[in-house]
Amino acid sequence: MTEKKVKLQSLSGMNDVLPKDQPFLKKIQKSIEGTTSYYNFQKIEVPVLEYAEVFSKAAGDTSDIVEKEMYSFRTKGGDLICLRPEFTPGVVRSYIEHGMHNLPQPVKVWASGPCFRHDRPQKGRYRQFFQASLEALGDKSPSIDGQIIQMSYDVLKDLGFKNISIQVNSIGDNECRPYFKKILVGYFKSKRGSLCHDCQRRLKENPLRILDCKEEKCQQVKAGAPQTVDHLCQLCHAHFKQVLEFLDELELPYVINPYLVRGLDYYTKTVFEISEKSEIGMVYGALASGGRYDGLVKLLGGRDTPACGVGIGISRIMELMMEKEMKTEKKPAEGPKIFLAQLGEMAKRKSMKLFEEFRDEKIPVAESFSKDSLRSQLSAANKMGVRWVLIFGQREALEGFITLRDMESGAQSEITLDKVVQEMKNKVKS
RNA sequence: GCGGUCGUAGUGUAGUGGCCUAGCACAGCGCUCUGUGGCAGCGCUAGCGGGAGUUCGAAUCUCCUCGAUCGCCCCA
Repeated sequence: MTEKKVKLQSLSGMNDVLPKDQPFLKKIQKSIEGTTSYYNFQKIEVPVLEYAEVFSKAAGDTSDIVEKEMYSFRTKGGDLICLRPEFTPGVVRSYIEHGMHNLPQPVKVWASGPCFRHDRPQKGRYRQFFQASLEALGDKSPSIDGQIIQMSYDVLKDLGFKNISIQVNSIGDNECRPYFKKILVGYFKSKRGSLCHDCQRRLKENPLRILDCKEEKCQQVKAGAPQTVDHLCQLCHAHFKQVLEFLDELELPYVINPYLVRGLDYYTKTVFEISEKSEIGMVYGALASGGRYDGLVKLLGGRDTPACGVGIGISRIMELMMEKEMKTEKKPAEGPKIFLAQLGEMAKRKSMKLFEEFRDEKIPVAESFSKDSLRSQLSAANKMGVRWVLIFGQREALEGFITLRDMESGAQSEITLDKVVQEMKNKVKS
């Protein structure tokens, strides 16, 4: 029989986060946890799976999103369900389902975990990726917009990013946006011939998107285009002005980007994107982006509830940190400083017991019980960068002591067995 | 979903139709050295992404497929 060797591989666009990369992930999570806890955002867990409707309703039928880019499939029972492509609609669903409008408003929550999009994978765009999402529901005040931008900025600053750029814009609401769209479409129609092929199509499907087309010829056309900020209704205008005043007060390095828009309809008023510029001024993809979604709660069947949030792209941040070789926790601080080496059956049994005694004292100790030769154990200890090796063999076991080897100097000494834990405790401290 | 480029042990690579039973380096494991690490020597493990085809002969050419990457669409 010939055995067919099937090579297993991960699904397209799905990555492992290997042990060596965990410190990055951990650092990012810690930063987010610290920030959210300081600002009193509470953790919420929402399911990875939801009815597809939760997301498709939110996204609307404006784009390819539903049919092309959601990870959706049918259950055995025939329900159309979907792996979450982002957190916001799930959080909103939860807010509605649990009657959180009865809680003191605003409800400030944050969630974190894997999300899924059925895109063609690209750098910084994978089918499974980690995101954190901060949401403030039931708050119409511009101060919350400012606070959320501040928090996003804080997280990135904590992580060591130095050239953070914040772009903000306001895209109005149901009052003024339809009106603005008309003006915009009117303008672009008059210049139709100068638009790229895609934008001629966008003119019908999603005219706001023409504003961030990268084509040279569209750039020129849009330079003369009407800007959202000039066509906001009174309320939106006042709101945006106040948001900017907060940002000024907070001394955040923001710029207004009149071309910044969102693809989905539920967004209202403030939108922002935060990215990191490289030394040569190149901008990496957005590391965090968000804005107001005053219409979403109602859209999903709840009361009319203003809300604002941000999605923080953990995977992207991680990738960039690794690319820039940014610092994580110092390595030596992580690993144990003591290695327990054993020789012979009896000593091995006893050293497993000793290992537990160290554990009781919460002193980290490395071991390699599966190796027998002292040589390979010392070699292992060396690779781990451990300073102290406790050698426990036949001789030691019989006479009730243990040999301590200082890997830096090579000096060895003997410690009686009942004093080992205490003595090592002192060594590790110093 | 569309287009370009790419795919050799864990990693980095050599190899451009027969000198390939696929070479090298690093890593891993082991031995020299059954109670002493870092050095050295020796050895072992492990690979042409997968499948079809062309050919006397394929890592090398063709097609399909899977994956990666870059760009487009879309972007929550």
